[in-house]
Amino acid sequence: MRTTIKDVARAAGVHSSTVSRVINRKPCISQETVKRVFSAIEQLNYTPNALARSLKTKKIQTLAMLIPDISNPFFAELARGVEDTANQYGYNVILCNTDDCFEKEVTYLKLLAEKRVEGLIVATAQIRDKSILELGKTGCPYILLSRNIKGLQENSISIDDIAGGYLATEYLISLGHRNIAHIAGPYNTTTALDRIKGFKKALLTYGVPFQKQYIGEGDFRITGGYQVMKQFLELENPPTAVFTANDLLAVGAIEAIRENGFDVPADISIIGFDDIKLASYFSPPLTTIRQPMVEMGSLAIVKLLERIEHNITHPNILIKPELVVRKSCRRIN
Amino acid sequence: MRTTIKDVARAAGVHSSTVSRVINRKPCISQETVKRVFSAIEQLNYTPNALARSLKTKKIQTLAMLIPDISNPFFAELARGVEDTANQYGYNVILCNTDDCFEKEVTYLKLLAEKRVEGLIVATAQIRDKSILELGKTGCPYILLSRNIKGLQENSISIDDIAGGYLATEYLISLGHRNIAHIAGPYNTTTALDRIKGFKKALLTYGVPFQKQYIGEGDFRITGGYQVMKQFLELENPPTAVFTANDLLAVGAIEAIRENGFDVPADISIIGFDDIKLASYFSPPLTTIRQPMVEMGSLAIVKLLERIEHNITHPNILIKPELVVRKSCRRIN
DNA sequence: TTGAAAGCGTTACCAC
DNA sequence: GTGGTAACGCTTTCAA
Repeated sequence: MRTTIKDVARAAGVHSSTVSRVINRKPCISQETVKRVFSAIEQLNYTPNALARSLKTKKIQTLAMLIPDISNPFFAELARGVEDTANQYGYNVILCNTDDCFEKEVTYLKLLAEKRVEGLIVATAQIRDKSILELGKTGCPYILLSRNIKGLQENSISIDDIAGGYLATEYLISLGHRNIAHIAGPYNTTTALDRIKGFKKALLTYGVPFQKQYIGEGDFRITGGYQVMKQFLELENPPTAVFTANDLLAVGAIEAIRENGFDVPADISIIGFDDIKLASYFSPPLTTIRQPMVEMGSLAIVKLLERIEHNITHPNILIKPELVVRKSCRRIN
Repeated sequence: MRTTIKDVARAAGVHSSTVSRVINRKPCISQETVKRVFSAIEQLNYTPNALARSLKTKKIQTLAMLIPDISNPFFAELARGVEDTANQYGYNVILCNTDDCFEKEVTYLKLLAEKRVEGLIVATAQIRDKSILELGKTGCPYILLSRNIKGLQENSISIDDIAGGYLATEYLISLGHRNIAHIAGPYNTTTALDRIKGFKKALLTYGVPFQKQYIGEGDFRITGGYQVMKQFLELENPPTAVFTANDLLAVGAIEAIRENGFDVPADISIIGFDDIKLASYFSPPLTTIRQPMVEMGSLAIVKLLERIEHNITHPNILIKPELVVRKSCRRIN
C-alpha cells in the first residue's frame, strides 16, 4: 500500500489536514510545521494522490485531444503545440486517434467524460457532428481545431480555408494555368469544403471556367492523392496544374504523375496545403500554403483554458494562410 | 452538480450499491432491476465518475508515453502504434514531449505518479537514466521503447541497433565505398551508441580503417544532419558515403551536400535509419534501414499490459532491422 | 437478490 | 495555527 497523507501526518506529528495545507501552500502555517511536514514527505517518499484530490476539488488538470491520426505530420505538429502549451499550464493531455471514424469518436468521448477531463481539443469534427454538439450541452469545454461544425460561431480555431484555397488557385492562374484541377479532402469536413470554395472563387474571379471533371475527393493521405491523380491523368485533357487540399495528397499526386512518365513541374504543376516540416525536402520541393500548426495548437490551449478557468467563450478565430513558393509549380504560356 | 450514482439509485428505487453492481455487470441481479437501473441511467444521462471509482479499485486505465518530440515522424508512428493498441485494451494514453530534457522528464514523471497512471512507455531514456531507474523501485510498470538503459536486461523493446548500423555500413561497403562517414545520434542514448558500434563493426569486418574525423554527433533532427555534414564537407578528403543515424539527419545531410554543389548519390551516397513513411518521397528516395514503428509501439503496449495485469516481466526484445534500397546510394569503383 | 455501512485519500469548513 | 470531521462518488463486504 502506498503512503498516504495520514502516514505523513503521523510521521510529522501533526494532523492530516495540516499536511494538506502545507502541500497546497495555504497561508498561516508555522515555519516549523512546514519544515517538519516536508521532511516527513521526503522521508516517506510520499506522492499525493491526484485522483483522491480531484474527487473533492473536481479538478484533475487533464485535457484530451481528438485527432484523426498522429502519424499524419499535420496533426503531429498541431499536437506538439497543444501538448507543449498544456504542459506549461500544468495540464496533461490524453491523445486520441479517431481515424475520422464516428464510432471511435463516440467511444472516446464517453471514456473521457467518465475520466472527467476538463477540456477537449477536437480536430476531428465532421461537418455536422452530433456528438460534438452534445458536448455543448453536457458543458465540457472544447475548442474545435482546424475543423468546424456547420453553423457554430464559437470556439473554433482554424486557418482561413477559403482564403487558402483562393491563394493557391490564384497562384496557379498567375502562372498561366487554365486547366486547373483540385484534389479535395473528404467532403464531410468543412476544411475540404471551404478549400473547394476558395478554389472555385479564384476560378470565378479570374474568369477560368470550372470543370466538374477537374475535382475529386481525396482522403488527406498519400494514397488518396495518388488515386485521384490517376483519374485526372486518364482524362482526355488532363490538367496542367493541380491544387491538392494538403501536402500528403500532393505527395501522392506527384507519385502518380511520375509513374505515368510525366514530370513535376515540367508537365504538371502541383501546389499543396499545410507546409509540413518536410515539404521543402520532397522532390521537387513543394510549393504550398502554410498553416502555423504549432502556433495554432498552442493558441487552442490558451483559448480552451480561458474557457475552463474563466468561462469565457470566443467567436471563431480565423488564421491567415500564407503562400510558400518552392519548386513544384511552373509558368506556362 | 453532475448526477451521481445515488441520483440513479433514487430514480430507480434501489440502493446505490445495486446500481454499482448493475454498472459493473456483477452476477445475481434480477432482470427487472437491471432494466429499471439502465432506464434511470439513460433518463438522467448519468456518467459514472472514473476518478471516484479508481479511488476504490486503484485502476484508472490510463497509461502515459514519454517521447522526445511527437512532431518527429519516427515517434509519431511509434505513438500511433502505442495509442491504438492501448485503446483496444480500454486504456487511454497521456502524451508527454520531453525534448530529451532531463528536467522535463522528471517533472512529467512526478505529475504522472500523482495521477496514478498504471504504466509508462518510455522512449526517451538516456543511457543512465536515474529517474527511470527509480521507477523500478516505486513499482510503476514501464517499458523502454527504442531506448535502453545501460545494464538493464528487462522490459525494453528496440530495434537491434548494432545489427542495423552494421547492415547500413555493410551495404555502403558492398557498393565499393571506403571513405564512409557516420552522423550519429546524441551520445547519451544507447540508440546512437549501438548504431556506432554496428558501424565500426562492419568497418572492421571488411577491413576498412576507421577514421575519427568521419564521425560526428548529431541530434536526430534535420539541423543536426546539416551541420555535421557541413563539417565533413570541409575535410580535406570528404567521405563518398554517409550513414546517418536516422532519416531526418539524412535529410539535413542531403541539404548540406546540395548546398555545396554536390549531388546525392552521384557524388556522395546517403543511407538513413528508420524508414519513416515519407522517406520514399524525398529527393532522392532514401535508402534506409527499416524499423517497424507501429508494430513496435503496439508490442510495447502488449508487454506493458502483461506486466500491469499479470505481473510478468520480459527479457529485452530486439527487433530485426531490414535494409530498404532506394536511390540515395550508388556504386563506385 | 438487495441494502447498509465502511472506506478509498483527499480537501474544506468549523472549532478552538 | 492547528485539529477534528464531513464529504467527494464510488465499490465491496457483510447481513439479511
